[in-house]
Amino acid sequence: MRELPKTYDPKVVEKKIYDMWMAGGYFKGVIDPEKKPFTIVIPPPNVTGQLHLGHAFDETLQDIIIRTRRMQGYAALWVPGTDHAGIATQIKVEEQLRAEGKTRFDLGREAFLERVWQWKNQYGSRIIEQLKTLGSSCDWDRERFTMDEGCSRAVREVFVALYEKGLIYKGNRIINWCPTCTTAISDAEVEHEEQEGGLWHLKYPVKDSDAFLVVATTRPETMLGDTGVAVHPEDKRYAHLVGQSVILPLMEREIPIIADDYVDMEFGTGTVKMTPCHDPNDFLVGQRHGLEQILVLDGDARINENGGKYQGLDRLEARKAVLADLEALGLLVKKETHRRNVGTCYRCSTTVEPMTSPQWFVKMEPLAKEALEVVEDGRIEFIPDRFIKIYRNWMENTHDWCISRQLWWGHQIPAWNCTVCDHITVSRTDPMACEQCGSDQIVRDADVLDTWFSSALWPFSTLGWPEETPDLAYFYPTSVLVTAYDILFFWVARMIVAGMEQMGEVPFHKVLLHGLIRDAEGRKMSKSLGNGIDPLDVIETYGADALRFNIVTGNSPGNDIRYHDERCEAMRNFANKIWNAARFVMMNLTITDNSLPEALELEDKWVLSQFNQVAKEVNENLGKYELGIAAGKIYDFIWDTYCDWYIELTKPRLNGEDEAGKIGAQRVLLYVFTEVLKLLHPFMPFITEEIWQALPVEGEAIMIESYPAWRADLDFPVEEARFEKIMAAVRAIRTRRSEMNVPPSKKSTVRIATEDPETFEAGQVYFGKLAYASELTITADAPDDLQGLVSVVTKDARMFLPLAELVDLAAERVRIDKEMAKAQENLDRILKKLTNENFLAKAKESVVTAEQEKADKARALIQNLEESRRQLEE
RNA sequence: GGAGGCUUAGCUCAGCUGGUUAGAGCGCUCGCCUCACACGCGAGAGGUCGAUGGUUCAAGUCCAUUAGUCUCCACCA
Repeated sequence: MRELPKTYDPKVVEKKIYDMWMAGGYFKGVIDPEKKPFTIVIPPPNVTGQLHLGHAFDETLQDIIIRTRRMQGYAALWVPGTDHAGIATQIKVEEQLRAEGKTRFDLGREAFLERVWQWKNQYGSRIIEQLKTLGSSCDWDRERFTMDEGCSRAVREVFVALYEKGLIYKGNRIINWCPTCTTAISDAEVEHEEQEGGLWHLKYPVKDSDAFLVVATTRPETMLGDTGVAVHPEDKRYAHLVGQSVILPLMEREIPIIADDYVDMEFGTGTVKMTPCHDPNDFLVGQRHGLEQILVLDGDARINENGGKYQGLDRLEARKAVLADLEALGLLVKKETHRRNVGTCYRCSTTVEPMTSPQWFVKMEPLAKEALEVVEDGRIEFIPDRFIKIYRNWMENTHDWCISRQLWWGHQIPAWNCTVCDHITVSRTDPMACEQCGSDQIVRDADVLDTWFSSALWPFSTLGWPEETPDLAYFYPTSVLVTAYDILFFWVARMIVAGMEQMGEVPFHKVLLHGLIRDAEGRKMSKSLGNGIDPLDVIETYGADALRFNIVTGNSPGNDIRYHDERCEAMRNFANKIWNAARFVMMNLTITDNSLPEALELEDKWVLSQFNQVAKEVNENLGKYELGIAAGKIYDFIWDTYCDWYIELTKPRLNGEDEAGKIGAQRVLLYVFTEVLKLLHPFMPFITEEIWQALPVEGEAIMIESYPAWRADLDFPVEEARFEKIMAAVRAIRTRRSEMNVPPSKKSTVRIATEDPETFEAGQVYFGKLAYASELTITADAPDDLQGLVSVVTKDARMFLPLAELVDLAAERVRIDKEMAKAQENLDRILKKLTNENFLAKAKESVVTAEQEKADKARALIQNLEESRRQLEE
């Protein structure tokens, strides 16, 4: 047994304990036909990433779950890994190159990719090492990367399979273009942001007429690509013009006036310029009316060769130039200020430009149907279930998913274009020739896939798919996916889609969606605000256990939490409390095992029974993923029940002369302590393991002990109730003394009058320690003469302390009257229920019985108070 | 425009399928260095659970309306 220092120091412990776990191989997921599997795959953090509180939240929840299941006897597997994070990583390396005065084009694709891999190998393990500081019990031997060989094979297989089924296609469609990242991004990757902008009214002259049509636009530069003007079919103002054309100013292009009910007659002038290449709605209208498509922007959002003299201008410069020219021509009617939502790139916040571009898409509609079904029918359960609605809403309105990215870092699309016949060959193995014309003049598509495409396969690609591996057979489908609600669409939805399509099975049975961590003011943590909190600093200051416990308590699924340092401090204090309980237990220990004694005292049965109840409830809460509630119950048990009461209760025995009593107290003390440490272990793995290692108990590590569960032989409801009587008496005496400002150093005799002397005699020894009694007398009746005595009353006892010199009788009367009034009020409320026939008829029997018991208790208290009041008057 | 969350003690939040006198942490007041712990111990003050209406024997908990607030989706140029 080791001597423990007075204060718990997580810094010296955590690293050591983690290494011990690793050396023990306890994190390893082992296929065991005798056991049920329990699998979690980690939401792979970006390789470019640094640990932030969001990760800490996510990992903590997963670690609590997986540690619990492991202890409950499941074959637990937590698969870790990282995500190649296409754009984010490529940007990092490009920044590095820029510092050297180079661009990726200077290097060329191959050399550039080599640089990225180099970068990945150098920094990619950083986030993994940081995850370990939290105590994450991942099976690190199974660590995966979305671009490793296996995952890449999975990606290719899925791409080809979907292509063969016609669910992936290439098309020239309107997409969101980020001019900074110079790539297409999906709808989900566009964030909308309300901005103040202009609404310009432009005059378009009607051909062969003096008339004009006035159109309104927020992006005047796009007029260079206008190929029509639309009005509403029922708009009488313009009906006569439909079929005619206008001359597009500046470009001097004749474009048709068309009628389409997309146009809102009420808005603006009721006429809309049509730019099919640069507006999604115009694109659709254009398709309906066969409008010409003219792309006027290039990849850097500069006007291209179709923009005439404006070629080369940036989109905003072009706007100025176009407006100036129109004004000079007298064609600019007015400018209004206008608030509108602008789409921005979620990676770099640049305003995205809608434009037509040849890209690859996944047809979502046929896939979304089944993916929605499995959530609707409960094959996949969302926790909390309100996210089903959000999910449904998205699934029912999903657009085709643009999956190609004009990047280099990522999974290159396995498609080859034939320069002879234009056929596209998509293949699982690199083709030598065009599958249609046989020409060897084929060029591989330069684009890579959206990072989320590979993430979508994560639950099965990490288990070995497309190979039929034993892991896949045993551990798939996974049990629960834990992630923040903000990637419900990006990731969760697409995993469900991919799982159903490829595996014909759900990728996970449950999805635990948690909130975001905000700062103390409720703001999102971000680099620009500078309000980010580094979990590594927190761990350094308070310890990983404190951080974990802070995150998990006082929070319910799906809700955001604000991070407060003070809460971490409170949890650090809790860790220290446990630490000192351990010190107490150990310094009193002469035994070397934690088996229970044969003879149990009243308070032993009380604490065992209390623990039993907590163990039961904690298991239930954990089963329902109510981690915060479970944590709270353990906290309360340890602090209140075990430390504040039970430890104090054992002191007389431990310091007494009776050898059997001493040993008995030690055994129960140690037993309950080790059990509750196990219960707590998933939440606070480090300190519980450190203490376990110091305790003289069997078992090489607490993390592989079995999780406590309810035991019929430790259920002592009768003794619990009896002991509560003693506790109530002790509390009453303390309160009374406190009210009278009696210092703890001033002891007094206590005489107890009770109808249940047996119980109080069993608890006799504790009044000295807990109620500052110098001597205790237990009788059936109250003393005849109350002269010089202060009375304290509970429903089960009246207690008399010779402290009368400290109070005056008048104040005493007032106090008792007040207590009596309160008790009477309480009784009245209960009786109101019990005399209500409807209540008696309709309420559950257990509820009625409980009310009756309450009434009895209230009556007993009042009776005792009355007795004291009467005696006071004598 | 559509959907959802939140509104409970001074602050930050729990409160599961409706049923004790609504809880915790921090803060506050009073008394304690009591032989595990002052990162502590004991005692206490503090809430008409946003508002209104309803269902029910019973509502912080369910339903409707409403206010404030946050978020997501859509995007009328």
